[in-house]
Amino acid sequence: MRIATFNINGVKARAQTLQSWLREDAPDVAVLQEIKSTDGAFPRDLVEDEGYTLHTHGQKGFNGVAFAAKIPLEDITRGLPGDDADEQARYIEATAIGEAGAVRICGLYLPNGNPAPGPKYDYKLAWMERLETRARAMLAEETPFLMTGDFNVIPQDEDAAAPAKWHDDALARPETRAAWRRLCNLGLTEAFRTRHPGQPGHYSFWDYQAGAWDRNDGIRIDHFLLSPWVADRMTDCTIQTEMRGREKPSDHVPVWLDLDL
DNA sequence: ATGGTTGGCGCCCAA
Repeated sequence: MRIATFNINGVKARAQTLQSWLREDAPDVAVLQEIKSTDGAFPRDLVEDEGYTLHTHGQKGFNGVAFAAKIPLEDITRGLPGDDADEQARYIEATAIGEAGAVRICGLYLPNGNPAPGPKYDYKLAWMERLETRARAMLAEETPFLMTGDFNVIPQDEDAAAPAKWHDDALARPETRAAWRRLCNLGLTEAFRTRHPGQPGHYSFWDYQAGAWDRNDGIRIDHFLLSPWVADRMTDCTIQTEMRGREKPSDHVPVWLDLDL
């Protein structure tokens, strides 16, 4: 089973990119963030014409997450538990059925949190606590699962080309990294860093501004966290860097997880 | 310290 996470930064602006990517790279499940579209306004044809089934959790203008899958997905749920007043569309879950078993896939667009400190940062930290609570629940019931998406977290300095300029940013502040470590320390495996230990220079996001891509001034913020059963079945995790150099790119690139499943 | 760019919306916000 090949799963890819991709923050597309607007489905209307990325329609052709998304369709040709599905056709050529053909993930079994594509986990999408920042569709920036309501469910009704999503151009479904571009996904369905490639043989994919689409499940969206959309919102007008901002946020929005989705699955596009060519294998069966069951029991889709929308929204992160823990705050009934939260109206932001940032979380979706589904169970993917593989040949050797099922895995619960949690697709997420974690809040950016800037400016920090402030109410947006408080929302980010509260959201991370809710995510930890959700992970604890699935571990307790021994549901094999993975969490993937745009975490808006730079886990360590080696995950940024210029780490110092991020130290006061919501993506790398000490409280953010502490919340990230609490999540990992439940017993989850961070797929990319486990497959590529100690290797700097691997990023998944480059700002549109100030020629960040041309200078390779990137950060690694799109991740996979795996429960133990899923981690045992990982065969690879890679970043599709070349996508950032194409015409009209997203500011993020896809990250791929290969499972023997 | 500032400004640089993109997307979606609607005369500015989020990233």
